[in-house]
Amino acid sequence: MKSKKEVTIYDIALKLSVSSATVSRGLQNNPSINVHTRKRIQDTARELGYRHNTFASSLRKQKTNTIGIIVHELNSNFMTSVLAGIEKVTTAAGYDLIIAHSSESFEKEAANALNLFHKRVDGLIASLAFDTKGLDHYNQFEEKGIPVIFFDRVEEKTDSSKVIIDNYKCGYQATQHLIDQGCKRIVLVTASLNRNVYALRHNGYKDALFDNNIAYNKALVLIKDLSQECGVEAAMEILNMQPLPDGAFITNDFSAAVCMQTLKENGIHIPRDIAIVGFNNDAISKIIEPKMTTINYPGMDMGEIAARSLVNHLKGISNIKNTQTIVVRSELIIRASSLKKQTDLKPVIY
Amino acid sequence: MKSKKEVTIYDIALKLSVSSATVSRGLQNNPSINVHTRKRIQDTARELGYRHNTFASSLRKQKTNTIGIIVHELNSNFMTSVLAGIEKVTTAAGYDLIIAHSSESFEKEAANALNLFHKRVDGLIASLAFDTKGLDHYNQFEEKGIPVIFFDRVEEKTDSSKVIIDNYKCGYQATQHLIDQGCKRIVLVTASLNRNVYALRHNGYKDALFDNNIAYNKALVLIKDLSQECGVEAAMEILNMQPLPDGAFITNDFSAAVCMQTLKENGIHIPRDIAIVGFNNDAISKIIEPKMTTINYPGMDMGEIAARSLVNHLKGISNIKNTQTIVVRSELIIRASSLKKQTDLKPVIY
DNA sequence: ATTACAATTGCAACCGATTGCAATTTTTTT
DNA sequence: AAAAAAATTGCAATCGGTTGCAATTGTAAT
Repeated sequence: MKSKKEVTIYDIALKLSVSSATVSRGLQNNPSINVHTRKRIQDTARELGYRHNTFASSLRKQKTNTIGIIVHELNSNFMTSVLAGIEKVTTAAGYDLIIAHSSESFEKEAANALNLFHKRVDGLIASLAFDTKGLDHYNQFEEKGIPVIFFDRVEEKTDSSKVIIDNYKCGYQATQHLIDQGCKRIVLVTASLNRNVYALRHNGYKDALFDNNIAYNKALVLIKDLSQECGVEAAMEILNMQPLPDGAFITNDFSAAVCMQTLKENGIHIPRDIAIVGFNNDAISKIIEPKMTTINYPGMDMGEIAARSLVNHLKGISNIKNTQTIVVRSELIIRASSLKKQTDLKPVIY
Repeated sequence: MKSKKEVTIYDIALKLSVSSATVSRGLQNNPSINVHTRKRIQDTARELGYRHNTFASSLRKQKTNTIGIIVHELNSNFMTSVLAGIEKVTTAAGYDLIIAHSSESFEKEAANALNLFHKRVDGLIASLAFDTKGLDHYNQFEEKGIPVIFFDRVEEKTDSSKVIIDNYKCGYQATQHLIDQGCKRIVLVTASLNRNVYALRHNGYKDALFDNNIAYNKALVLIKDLSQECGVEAAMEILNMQPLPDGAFITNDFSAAVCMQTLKENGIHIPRDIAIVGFNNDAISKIIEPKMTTINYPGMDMGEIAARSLVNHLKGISNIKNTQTIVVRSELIIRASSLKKQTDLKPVIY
C-alpha cells in the first residue's frame, strides 16, 4: 500500500549533476542539449522509473494536449466509427482524448461540458443530446478561445463550426424512394423537431410528398424518442391507423428494426403491406429479415474531418472560423424492406 | 481569439483584501472560514468568471479525483450498461472518469494504461482486450499503490481484484439446454481460449457433453474472433459439416445473429435443423427471427459493484485486497431459437 | 594567440492552489 | 476586566516542470 515517493526531474538532475532545466529539455529531446547528455538523461529516467508529471507541465505550459469529446451515446455503430476516425487523427497529432457521454440528457451534457472546461481541454468535439436547447454551455469555451466543433447533431442556427450530412436530402431521398415504390400513405417516425437532424429529415419528407402531389398528413408523423421501445409503440399506432399506411420512414435503424418486427408479429408483410426505410446503416439493418433499406453515412470520415479541422486549428495551420460547415456525403442503401416492385434498380449492397 | 487572462484565487483575494489561503478555503466551503466571507468569496469568484485550476490542485494534492476505465470496445449493450453502472457510483462519490478503449488491441490497451498512469488516475477499472497476454502493463499501478479492478475479461490466474460471472456455469448451462432439446452434435463457436471467459465457457461446454455421454469432438469447436464477419464464416463451416450439427452455442449474440441469418439463407431452419444459443442478451437477440436464446448477465450491476469496491477502497472504507473475486449472477434466457421440443419450460421473457 | 561565433548548460522566476502552523480577532467564562 | 477558549485569517513553503536569458564551454576563423 505504501507507495514510494515519485521520481522527479530533480532526482535525475541530482544523480547526473546537471540542472533540472537540462533534464527537462533532455527529456523532451530538445536539440539544444548535447546528444550524449540527452541519452544519459533518458536512460537515467527509465532506470529510476520516472514518470512525467502532466499537471506540473500543464500548469506551466497552460495547455493540456487533450481534446474533449462530448457525445450523446456510445452504443451505436455510427458513434464508434466517429470515435475511431477522431482517434486516428488526434493520436497521430499527439493529442489525448477525454470522452464524455450525456446519455441523451441536456443536463449531463452541460455538466460534461463544464467538466471538460475545468479539465482545460485544448479543444472540443461535440454532438448534442436529444433535448439540448441552445449552446450556452459552450460559450465558456468560446470566451476563452477554445475551439469547439460540432458534428451530426448540431444547432443549425448558430455560426459554430460543424460537420454534418445533408439531412434534408436524406429525408427527401428516403421519401421519394418510398413513393417510387408506390407508397401513398407514408408514416414518418422521428424525434423532436427541435433537433436539427430530425427537423431537416422531416422537411425533406414533407417536400418530397409535396413534389409528388401527396398531401402532408400530420397524423402520419410520429414524434418519438427513437428508443427500442418506441419501435413497438410506433408499430402499435401504425396498426391502428385507418387505412393502414403503405410505407414508413423511421429515422433510426434500431427503432425501425423493432417496429418492423412488431408489425410482422401482427401479420403485416414487409414490404408488401408496408415498405420500410431506416436511418444509419447500423449492423442490425443487414441482419433483420427482410434486410432494411436505410441511409448510410460515413461516421469514420466525419470523425476524421472534425478532428482534422480542430487539430489544424490548434496548430495554427488553418482557422476553424473559415470553414464553418462541412457536409459529408450520404446515400440511400436499398435493400429488401422497401422493395415493393421488382425494380431494375439493383439494391446497393454495402 | 485572444483569450483573456485566467482568473485565479489571487485575483479574488486582491479584490476582497483577504489572503489567497482564505480564498482557497472559502471556495471549498471550508467551515473554518466565516460563512459571510465564504459567500463573498464565492460570489466574487462567479462574478469574475473564476475557474478552478485542476492542475495546480492536483499537483499540490497529489491526487486527481479521477478514475480511469479501460475497455475493449464501447459499442455493445453490455459495455454501455457497465459504464452506466460505474458512472452512477463514481459520480455520486465525486470522481471523474476517463474512458479509454483498446479496440481489442493489446498494444492500444497497454498504451492506454500508460497514458492513464501518466494522467495519474486515482484508480483503474479494466476489461482486457482480446489478445491481451499477461498483466504487466498494470504492474506500474500496483507499484504505486494505485488500485486496479478488473471485470468480465480478466486474467484468472492472477490474484488481482475482479468482478466476473461464472462463465463455466454459463457454458455448461447453455450446452445442457441444447442437449435437453435433443441436440447431439453441438457446435461451439467461440474465441481464443487464452481469454478466461472463452476458456471457461469451453470447459463448461465440454463437461456438459461429458456428463451426458456425448463425445467431445474437436472439429465442432470453431475458434473465431466473434466479429460479425465470423458469423458468416462459422455458418459456412457448419454447412460443410457431415453430418450437419443439430445445435450451436455461439458465445456472442452479434456473431450468433449473423451466423443464424446465414444459415437461414442457406435453407437451414432454426431451431428445427439447428438450435442456437448466443451470449450476452444484446438487443439484437430479441429482434432476430426467431428470437434468440442467450445468456443474460447484468452489466449495470457489474459496473456498480466494480466501481463501489474501488471507491470504497479509495476512501479507505474497505480494502480491495480483501475481496478478490466477486461473482455476479447470470442466467440462461430461453427463446425460440433453441426450442426444438414443445416444452413446458416457459421461455423466460427478459 | 586572439577574437568571433556556436553549442551547451544553468539560473531563477514562473504556473495556481493547498495546508500546517502561527497569528489575530472574537466570544465566552470567571 | 482579565483570562481562556474558540473562531478566523494569514504566512510561507510546497507540488514538478518549463523557459527566457545569461553564463559558460568548445570550436573555428583570423
